[in-house]
This record gives sequence, C-alpha cells and structure tokens, in this order.
Amino acid sequence: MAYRILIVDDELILTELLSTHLQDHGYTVAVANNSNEALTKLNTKPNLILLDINMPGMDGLELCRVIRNHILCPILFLTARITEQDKVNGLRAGGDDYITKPFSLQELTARIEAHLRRDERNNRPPEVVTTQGLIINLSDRKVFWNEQELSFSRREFEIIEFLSSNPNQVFDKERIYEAVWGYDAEGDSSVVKEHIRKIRAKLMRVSGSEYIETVWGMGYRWKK
Amino acid sequence: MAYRILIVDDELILTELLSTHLQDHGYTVAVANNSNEALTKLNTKPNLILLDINMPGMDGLELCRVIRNHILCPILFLTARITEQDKVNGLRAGGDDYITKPFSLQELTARIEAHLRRDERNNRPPEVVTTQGLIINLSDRKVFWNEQELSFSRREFEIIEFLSSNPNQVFDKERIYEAVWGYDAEGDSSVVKEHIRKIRAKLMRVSGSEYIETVWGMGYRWKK
DNA sequence: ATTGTTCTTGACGGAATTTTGACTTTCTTC
DNA sequence: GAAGAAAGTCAAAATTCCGTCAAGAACAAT
Repeated sequence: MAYRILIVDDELILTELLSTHLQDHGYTVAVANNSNEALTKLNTKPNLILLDINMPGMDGLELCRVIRNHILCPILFLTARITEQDKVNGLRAGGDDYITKPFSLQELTARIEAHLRRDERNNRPPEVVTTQGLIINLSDRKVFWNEQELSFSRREFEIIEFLSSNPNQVFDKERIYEAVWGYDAEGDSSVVKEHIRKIRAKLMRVSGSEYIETVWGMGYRWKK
Repeated sequence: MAYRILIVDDELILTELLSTHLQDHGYTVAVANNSNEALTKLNTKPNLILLDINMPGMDGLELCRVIRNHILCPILFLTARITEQDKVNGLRAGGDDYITKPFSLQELTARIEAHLRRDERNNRPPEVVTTQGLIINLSDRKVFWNEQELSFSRREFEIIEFLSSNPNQVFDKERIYEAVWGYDAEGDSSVVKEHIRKIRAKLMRVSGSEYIETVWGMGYRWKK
C-alpha cells in the first residue's frame, strides 16, 4: 500500500512540483496551502508530513504543535534559514527533521524514505518469542532462561531467531543456511549442524531440555 | 483514563489546595508531604510530578535525582525564588520546568497540560534520558553525572543521543553512522568505533561503569 | 596565521567467531 | 546385521571483528 504524504506550504509552485515528484515515486499526496486546510487534510491519515515553517497565519511551528495532538507520524520542516535556535524550536514543537530550502528532490526523497523506514521500526511492537521458560527478545537480541541471560554469537542467534519464529516447522540445512546466510551466500550448508550443536549445548546446559529437534532426513524443528 | 499527578510538598495547606483543584480538573492526585513518602508514592506511576524544592530532609533537587532513576515523567519544580542558578540546578537534577510561588492555579494547570501533552508523544525520544545516575538532556544537549556536567563533542553527543534514546537495541556501525552522519553521508563507518571509544573512556573515568555494550558481530547497545 | 580541538583514517594485534574436515555415531533400508 | 546416508562431535585453521593507537586533515576560535 502506498504511503500517504501531506504537503503543507503556501507556495503553490512548490507544492505542485513536490506533489508531482512524490507521486512519481509512488506516494499518495495531499496538499494544503495553509494551516486550516492542513488541519482538515489530516483526515487523510498521512504517514508523513512536509511542513513549511514560514506561512501566513498560524506558522509551521504552531501548526506542528497542533498536529501533534492528533497524529504521531514524522514531520519534516521545510525552511529557508536554519539556526540552532530553529532546530530547538522545531524539536520542541514536535518536528522530526529539517530540510533547508533550496533542496534537491533527490535529497528530499531520500530523507522521506529514511523517516518512513525508521517510523516503521519504532512502531513495531517488541518481538518476543517464548517457549517453555525461554524468552527470546528479537528486538533486543537477548535470550533469557528464567532470570538468566544466555549469550549467543551472531550466527547462533540468527538461527535461533529463524527457527523459533517458525516453531514446529521443519527446515533442512540448506533452507536454514539460506535464511541466515542469505539466499546468494556461497558455502557449505553443513556449517549449520555445527552451530546447531553449539546452540543445543548452551540451551541444554542451562535448561536441561531440547528445543531443537532433529527430524531425520528432513532437517530441524523448533519444538513449541 | 485520567492522568495521575503526584504532588510533593511539605506545606499541608498548599498540597490540600492543589490536590482539590487538580481533582476538579479531572486528574487523579497523590500527595506526599516528604521525600520518603514521595518515593513510596512513586508506585502510583504518576504521569507528572509537582515537586517543592525546599523541604526538610532530602530536598527537592536531591529527590528529583533519585526519582529520575525510576521514572521519566515530567517533573515540575515549585519554588519561591528562582534565580539562574536554580534553573541550572534543576536542569542538572533532571527537572523539566519551574513554577514560581506564588502562582495562579490557572497558570499551573496550563503548564501541566502542556507538559502532559508533550510527554504524550511518547514514541519519540523523551527530552531527558536517564540511566543509573547519568542524565542526558536532549533538548539542551547536556550530560550530567550527578552534579557534574560532562563534555562531549558534537559527534560524541549525537551517538549518545541516538543510542540512549533506543536503549537495549543493538545497532551496527553502519546503522549508527547513518543515524548520526546522515542517510547519504559517504565515508567509512568505522569512525564510529573510534568515537565510541572516546565516549566510553569519558563515561568510565567519571562513573566507573560501562553504558555502551558491544555485541560481537552485531554492533553496540546502550545498556539500561 | 596560529593554536587547539575534533574528526577521520589506516594499521596492528588480539580475541571471538566461523568454518572446515576428519572422525564417530546413529538411523534406515535391504 | 551390514552398508550407506545422515547427523553429531571435535579440534584446528581461517576469518572476521573489535579495541587501540598514532598521525594527519578538517574545523573552530583567537
């Protein structure tokens, strides 16, 4: 689904230009040429807002503050001058970034993408997988057995991550190798069994139980 | 759901008055007449704290520092006099605002609302981040270890800002580089490790503890 | 221009991890 | 129960990654 962007600026030429450009990049665009209009257009539930600071009537900062009472998406200020004080003001008002006019369209889209991507990540609920006493916190990359934190190396953790996120499914070594090392990785998928061994040893030592089951001739499965 | 406000003041008449007024405005109020009581009442998980500076025993500033190790909500100081030095002290202790006695109840509620509103946007980095004795004031770009202000260079601060705003999450050097230098910066992300070294050295020298953890093969994480 | 600070780069050594390959054990099938 | 394939074990080799340092470049302040 296309991201929705709301542009708020009183310069018609600019909004026109931006609008076209962003639409070309696959975004759905709404335009507001003043603050009141902007507030109305909030009902388009934009995923990101481009906000001119200098506007007649309620200015961008003020508007930003008001918007923040309604919506939490990234807000990027468009502004001619930019001093330290501006930055502080903008941040205080609830803005996320600045883009100084004039700017290249390329820069603009890059920043928009970065913010959308980040927003995506931040709003993700913490990903936690649990299996009988074991807590795997995917976002923090931590594993706990009861209170105790267990330490795993990168590959070990990634294998755990993959298997435990798809519990009870059987994956052969090639499939695991592909998932963890990347589809285009070259190398011998028999490394997998060595890592599995290490993982099992660590889990067994502390919990006394097997989490990874071998399905002979088929692969491995995370028991749940 | 009603916001919870904790009032900490040893003047019984004042707390009584405030409490009634705020309840009339729909807030849930808890009152503490001394510091110990305040610490106990923290379990009401207040959304905002009103804190008298002048109290017998542990004073408001000291209390504020302690509170900051538990809770991140806005803290507003109530104080009779207010000098520049008071402001600095309050900031150092991790406070958010001052209200000078005598104040109008109208002003008070307005400020409370403003702070709650700001705090509401809780998916963005809070303006003050604290970790065991360390106070990072993002809006003023200052870092304090107890009373002492620590000095960090621009890049150093920005790395601290980024990591501490996303505690416990692991970011690799590329990701940190992108966050601090900009999505489109060119250069070698291995600078990051040099800056991390400097940051660690400064923090370690003054606090004796590690705030940034290395997760081998994955990146760095702010311990919290 | 000079001085001092901060930023960046590249090199190095050591540490932790990953991979490899030889070897053993287990399982399946005939 | 023997043969062969698959999985497990182990230790050593290869590799990757991190912390540290020193030195030069860029920048800011004077």
